[in-house]
Amino acid sequence: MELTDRKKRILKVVVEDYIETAEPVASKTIAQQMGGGVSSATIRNELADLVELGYLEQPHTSAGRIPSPKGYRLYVNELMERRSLSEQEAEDINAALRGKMEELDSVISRAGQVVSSLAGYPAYAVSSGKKHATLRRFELLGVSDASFICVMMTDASHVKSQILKTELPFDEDCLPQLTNLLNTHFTSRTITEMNERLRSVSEQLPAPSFLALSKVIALASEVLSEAERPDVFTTGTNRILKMPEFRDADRAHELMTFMVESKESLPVPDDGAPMKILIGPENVSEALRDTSVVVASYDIGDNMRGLVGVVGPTRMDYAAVTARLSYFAESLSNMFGKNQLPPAPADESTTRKQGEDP
Amino acid sequence: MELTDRKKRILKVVVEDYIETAEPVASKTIAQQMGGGVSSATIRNELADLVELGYLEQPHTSAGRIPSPKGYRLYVNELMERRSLSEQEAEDINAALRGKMEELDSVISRAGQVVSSLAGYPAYAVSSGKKHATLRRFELLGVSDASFICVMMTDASHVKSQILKTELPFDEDCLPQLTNLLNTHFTSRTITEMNERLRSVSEQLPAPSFLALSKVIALASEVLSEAERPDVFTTGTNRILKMPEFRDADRAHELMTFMVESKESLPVPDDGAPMKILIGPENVSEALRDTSVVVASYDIGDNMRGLVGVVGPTRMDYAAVTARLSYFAESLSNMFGKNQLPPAPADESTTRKQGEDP
DNA sequence: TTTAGCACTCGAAAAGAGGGAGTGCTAAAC
DNA sequence: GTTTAGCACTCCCTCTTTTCGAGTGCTAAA
Repeated sequence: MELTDRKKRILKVVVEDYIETAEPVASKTIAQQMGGGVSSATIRNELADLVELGYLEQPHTSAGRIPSPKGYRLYVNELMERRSLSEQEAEDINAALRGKMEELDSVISRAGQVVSSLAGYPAYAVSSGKKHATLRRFELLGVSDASFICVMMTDASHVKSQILKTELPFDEDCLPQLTNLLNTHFTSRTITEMNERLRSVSEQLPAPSFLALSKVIALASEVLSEAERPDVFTTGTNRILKMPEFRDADRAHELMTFMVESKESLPVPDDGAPMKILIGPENVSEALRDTSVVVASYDIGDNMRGLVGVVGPTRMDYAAVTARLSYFAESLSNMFGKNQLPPAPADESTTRKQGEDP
Repeated sequence: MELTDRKKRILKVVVEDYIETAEPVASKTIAQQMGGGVSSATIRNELADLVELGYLEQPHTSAGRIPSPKGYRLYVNELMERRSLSEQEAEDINAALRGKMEELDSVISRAGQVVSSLAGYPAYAVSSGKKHATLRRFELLGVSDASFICVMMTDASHVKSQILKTELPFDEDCLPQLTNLLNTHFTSRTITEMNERLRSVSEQLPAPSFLALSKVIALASEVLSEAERPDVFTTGTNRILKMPEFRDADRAHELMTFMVESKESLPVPDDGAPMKILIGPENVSEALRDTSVVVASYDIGDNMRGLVGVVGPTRMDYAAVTARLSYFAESLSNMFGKNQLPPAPADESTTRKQGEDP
């Protein structure tokens, strides 16, 4: 059954007032907010209906109403006014993005920080991890006769280099040879394939070269598994303590520990969707049952996606958070996905379409 | 004035009991703990003296006694029994150290994590930062005609590599030339010196080469300033909420925010000292006035030192924390300072001397 | 269908009432 | 002189009671 227009307007007022005050909303307050057209008694009748229908809840008989998860859902889907960012907000985001942003890891963790301070809630950031990462290029550079720098580039254009030491000193011309061998026979291979090849060449190489080679392959498999494993960063968990619903140390501790330690089970948006909102019990993780999560994904090039999410109380300011988050994700996508150039401090239009939800 | 032996024994009991229970300690409890030789009334007389002398405090008349900062100080300096680690504890530390530990950053942040879980308190870890870092070696590797990998090694044997793109395509043989130029004229130089040299060669190079070169120098100055800036990682801040003295959300928030945001002002040990203990008001930072900090430094080779510290309530278990922390710092020093080899899973002696204090 | 009126509910905060752990002091014992 | 038993006293904690008021639900009139 569709709600009447007036019921929706009342629901909207309740949600927005509760978002602001974190206190149950009284019928009188609603009547005022709605501009005096109706009396509080009328509102009370409507409120009773809304409770009946499951959109609102009443902490106890003589208290005002608070939105239920179902109420928030309706609000987010239909009632919420999709906000545009103020120039100030957009400028803040751009400023935050102008910082140094070359290294993938630092991009991702910074994204979390930015979003957290943008939203005023704790946030997390995930790099989706490349599916079947392989190496595109090797380079070995001698440092001494028993150590060398190994540089590798993954097919996600991620470069990793490290000094390797070996127990058996090697010849001077051994490294170019090895580099060549690596680039012809070990590129575009999975870890197992690389290990097979390593075994198959073991006979044909002098011991020092073979030792060096196996060190390289060991590092390679580490680099690849690292590239495949998504990284998760959490930030702003201290903000949890500023939410009235988490003034209780035990609850705060539970949520905080969950965010820091059980990073894997933080929500991600559905494939293809740019944004997802999960309200209270819609979260699968027990620890998030009393919170809402807004998560957006962005393009970081090379077919990879990054992810930033905000964790807040169910009464979080959805309009503001979604607006900022989607603008942020969009800016990041522009920065990384389309052109690979560093951030052009775009001073263009500050209004944007907002993200979606199921 | 020196305390009598009995006063010291009483003080020791008070401190240790309070560390354990976080409750004011009663004269009766003390009498029991001391083995029945004296009555509680005698203890009460002694307690009154100790309060007078400033070693103990009384939250209110008719409450037990708690140690004052001065009391803790005496305890730490004279009374505390320097603990040896149990085999289990030493084994736990070794196990934690066996993990992957090649990259400096990951060593440092892991050190913080390990220490935090070792102590049960939040912890921080700092890399001291090299004083006047310079670059020891450059290498440029072509990827396409407008992008190349730049590898550089600092004099702290830290390798950094990144893909650079340039707007002007360059010749094939340009990169080896540039590499050569860099290695002959730009190594062992400060940032300003490098920039001077850059200007002085600007005339003699074709535009594409010069553009590429300036990108390299720009990256170099970033790498160097990064190497000079100490990194600070904080972990385990969620443990703050488990301390009874920080059940109050506001206080917990204050401390947590301080640890996460004002990293610079976290205490460091005096030059040369392996360890430092700061009790309550001995901390300069206001936010740490009600906490104690135990901080140890360790050798990470190349004349650099790392730092790990633990932040806990003033009644923290100093004996346990200092024992673990100093064992940990010593193990790390062995691992990195003396030999540069990766962790040999040492199954040797599990007892060690403990660290020092002013 | 809306509204005014009013009794009723319930929680939060304030006030009150023991209870008890622990002290400080005094006077006796060692 | 030091130690100890004895005892009154203090002050916090917990539990209960009271009060207060915001807010509701219901009824009857507009």
